[in-house]
Amino acid sequence: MAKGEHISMSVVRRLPRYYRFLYDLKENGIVRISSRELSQRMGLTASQIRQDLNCFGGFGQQGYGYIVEQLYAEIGHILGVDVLTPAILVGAGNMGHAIANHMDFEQRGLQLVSIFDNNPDILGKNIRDIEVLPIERIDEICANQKIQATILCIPKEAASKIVERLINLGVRGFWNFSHYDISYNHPGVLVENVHLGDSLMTLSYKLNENR
Amino acid sequence: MAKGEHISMSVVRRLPRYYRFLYDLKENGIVRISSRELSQRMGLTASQIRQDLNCFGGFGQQGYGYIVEQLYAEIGHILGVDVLTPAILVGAGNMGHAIANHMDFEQRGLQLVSIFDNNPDILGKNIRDIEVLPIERIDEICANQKIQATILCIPKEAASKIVERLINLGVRGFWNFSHYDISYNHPGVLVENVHLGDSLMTLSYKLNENR
DNA sequence: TAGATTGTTAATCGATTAACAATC
DNA sequence: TAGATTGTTAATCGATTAACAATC
Repeated sequence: MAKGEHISMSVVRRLPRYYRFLYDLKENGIVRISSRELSQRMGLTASQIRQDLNCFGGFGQQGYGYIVEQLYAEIGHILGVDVLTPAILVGAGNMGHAIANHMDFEQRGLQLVSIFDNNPDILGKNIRDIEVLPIERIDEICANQKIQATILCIPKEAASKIVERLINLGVRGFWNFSHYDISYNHPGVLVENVHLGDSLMTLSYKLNENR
Repeated sequence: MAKGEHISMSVVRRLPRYYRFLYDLKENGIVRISSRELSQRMGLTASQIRQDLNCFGGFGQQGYGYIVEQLYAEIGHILGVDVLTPAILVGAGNMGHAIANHMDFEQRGLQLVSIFDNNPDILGKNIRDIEVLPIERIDEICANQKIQATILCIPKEAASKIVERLINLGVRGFWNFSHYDISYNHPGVLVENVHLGDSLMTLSYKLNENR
């Protein structure tokens, strides 16, 4: 596929995995790698790796392979880790709290600016040096900080209204942990769904498959 | 595809979503639904729905459609929600703690039997009425409770050893939140990966795609 | 230069969509 | 019965793999 054409999601979803493997190689002091060796380490075909990378450009050198450090940087760039998108997290319950604490947003292209919740037990407390604010202050913060992305960790019922409000405030993308169907109800909005329940049931299927 | 043949993961991964939509329909008192109407609600083709379902059997009635309640039960059965697999959670840090608290395991085919961690701050405390035990007791519990699945929420470095130990103790499947590559290092073991970092970077890609 | 490995085109495979006969 | 909608086969589309010429 020539550079510049539409990139399929199948390809994009493999990029973070390449990125992880290249990071490890880099950490282990490995300077160059061929598509063949990378394919063996990752459990896929060399052909696929070359196809994937050539969607974005010719990063390799014929007869030599790819320079690990350079390819790592290129993929990071493609994924957009070097441009921080201002983001907020809405819903600091079990999940939201853990996500806020656990994820390294800055290394992955997002900057977590504010956290919102309405539960008085956590309101005003700090999570990772970010104060938990009441939801009513969302409009003010979104406007002032030019928020473009939201990590959504609220129950399904509450999601519809908040999503609409956020889109009107300029939010273009959601990391969606709720079970609300954003992409269906708001076509055009960028959504990355994390359906943990679905994932768990898929494991359940696999466990029961050959019984 | 005839019943009994191999089912592709593309199909399996759609099942939990069908299950969710059918649950909602059921809750809203809708008794019957055609593939066409379901396809419109879900944003896919009627053909695909019929193909997917017919991998497992003819659940519909020609000229009528599908009975919501019955189809819901069938898909639940296929996913294995009615057989609880005994499972443990290893690593009750940020993520592990939230997962243990947040997920409804019993509705999704797993029974969370024990939680393990080595951090003295949480050892002995209860999460959802389950006491957090030290990792050294893993062998004993796995053997006694016939543990078959593990929710893995530990750092990459610690994963290798624990996974090997658990496999030797009879664990067949992992819900893997760590960045350790189980399926590669232990072929044949059932793994469902939740790579939140990868997911977040995919959102980052989408946010930067058209810029 | 010769050997190695990429970038890229062609072939294959699998998944989705369309079409329609079967049947409730 | 006529109308509707499934189950299933055939056609299309897209993604993966194989092959090889280009080139470092």
